[in-house]
Amino acid sequence: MDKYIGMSKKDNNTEEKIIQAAEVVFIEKGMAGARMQQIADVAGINKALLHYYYRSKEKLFNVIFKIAFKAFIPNLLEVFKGDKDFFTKLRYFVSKYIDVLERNPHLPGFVLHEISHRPDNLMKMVKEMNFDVDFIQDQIAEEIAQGKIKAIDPAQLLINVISLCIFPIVAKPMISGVIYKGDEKAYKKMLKDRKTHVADFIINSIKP
Amino acid sequence: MDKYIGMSKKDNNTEEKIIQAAEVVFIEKGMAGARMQQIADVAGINKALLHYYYRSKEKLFNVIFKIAFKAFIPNLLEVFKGDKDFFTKLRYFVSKYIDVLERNPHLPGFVLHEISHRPDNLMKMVKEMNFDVDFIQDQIAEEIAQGKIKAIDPAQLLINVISLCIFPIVAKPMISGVIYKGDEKAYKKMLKDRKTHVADFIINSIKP
DNA sequence: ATTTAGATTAACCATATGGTTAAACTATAT
DNA sequence: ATATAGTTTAACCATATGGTTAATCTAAAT
Repeated sequence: MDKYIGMSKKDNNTEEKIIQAAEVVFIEKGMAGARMQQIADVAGINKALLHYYYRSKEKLFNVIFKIAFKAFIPNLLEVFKGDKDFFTKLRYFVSKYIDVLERNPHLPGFVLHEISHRPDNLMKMVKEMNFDVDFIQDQIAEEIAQGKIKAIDPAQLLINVISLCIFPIVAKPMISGVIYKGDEKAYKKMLKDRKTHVADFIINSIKP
Repeated sequence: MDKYIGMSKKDNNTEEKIIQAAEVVFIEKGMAGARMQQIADVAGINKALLHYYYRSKEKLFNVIFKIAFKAFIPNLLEVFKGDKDFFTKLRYFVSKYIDVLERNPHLPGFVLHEISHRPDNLMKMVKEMNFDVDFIQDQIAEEIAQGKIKAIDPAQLLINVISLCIFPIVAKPMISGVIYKGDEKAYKKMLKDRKTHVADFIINSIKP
């Protein structure tokens, strides 16, 4: 096991442990509901050590938020830059994105909740990571121009796609409780089916 | 101005003021982020008076949550019990529901966040108010049987409808920021258009 | 072996926060 | 006028919470 200079003591991945613990706690409880003590407990360290690495709760939160936000708008969108058929890319995206969210069910709720709570602060952060979804809208416009899909506002279509992917995850307890009367299995099956259903539903709507 | 027996002092609608203040604060900040002091301030009363009417933060929260939840799943769903054409009812529902949410933009985020934070406690509460969306799914199944709409899992269709209505509200800062680059006007226009767009999009997808 | 510099902890600190209490207030009934 | 019963408040209280400090520990460098 090689060590770097200036590295000491038994545990050389404390930062990593803190990040992982903070991810779990923040994403589940949100900024307001999270407790530094609990993060320390989950990380298996002293509370003061949190402040040694990340000076304040807010600083630590910002680190976690960035990580969460990147996972929330994944590289997956890049598939639309490929030269495959648009419907094929759509099917791929929907399936993979629901897959990602299914494995991080608290992620979208966390990001949406926090971003709507401190829009200014967080939108600034978002802008720093400069995301771009314009190229997708351009591509939709191009598809329409070529008569490959019906006329539709590209922004609306984009919003529809992400709504149909994300909402069923954000509203899991709601859907699971009200529609499926608490039957978790039924909810899970619905999500699985959804990986193809959503793309079918969209394509049905926009094919010429 | 008539008074009831056992009613006293200048202000006879303190409870009302508390509820309104609590609604504003809880729905904007969530249970964890809300402060009893702020609720008292917004209501223009002493903090102790909150505890006089509602013994604890949790009790007060439960009252507000019920109100919020009822507004979140509005009577609007009743329109599907009418004998109008299914597509007509769908158009009406989508338009009116987006309208309601537009005027209470923090409502869906609040309900979803809290319900996913304490699923057991809150689902119990939800069950007490026993909601029923089965009749809508039955109706969808019936429409399919009559060949009036394409074959589709009724639950999936129902989830699609509410996803397309609610998500754009929950994700307002997200959409406004990332898709519309902070242009509030553009976001508002999108929402307005959406009142017809969503129904069109759905009907396009499911018409035979 | 000693020094050094970063890592870790126990013990604190100041403040925020939910909640309580006892006194004061107000309108109504007598 | 006085009593009564609900209403309202200022002053507290106990605890939780984010954050700090000073001492201790550890591994590497000398």
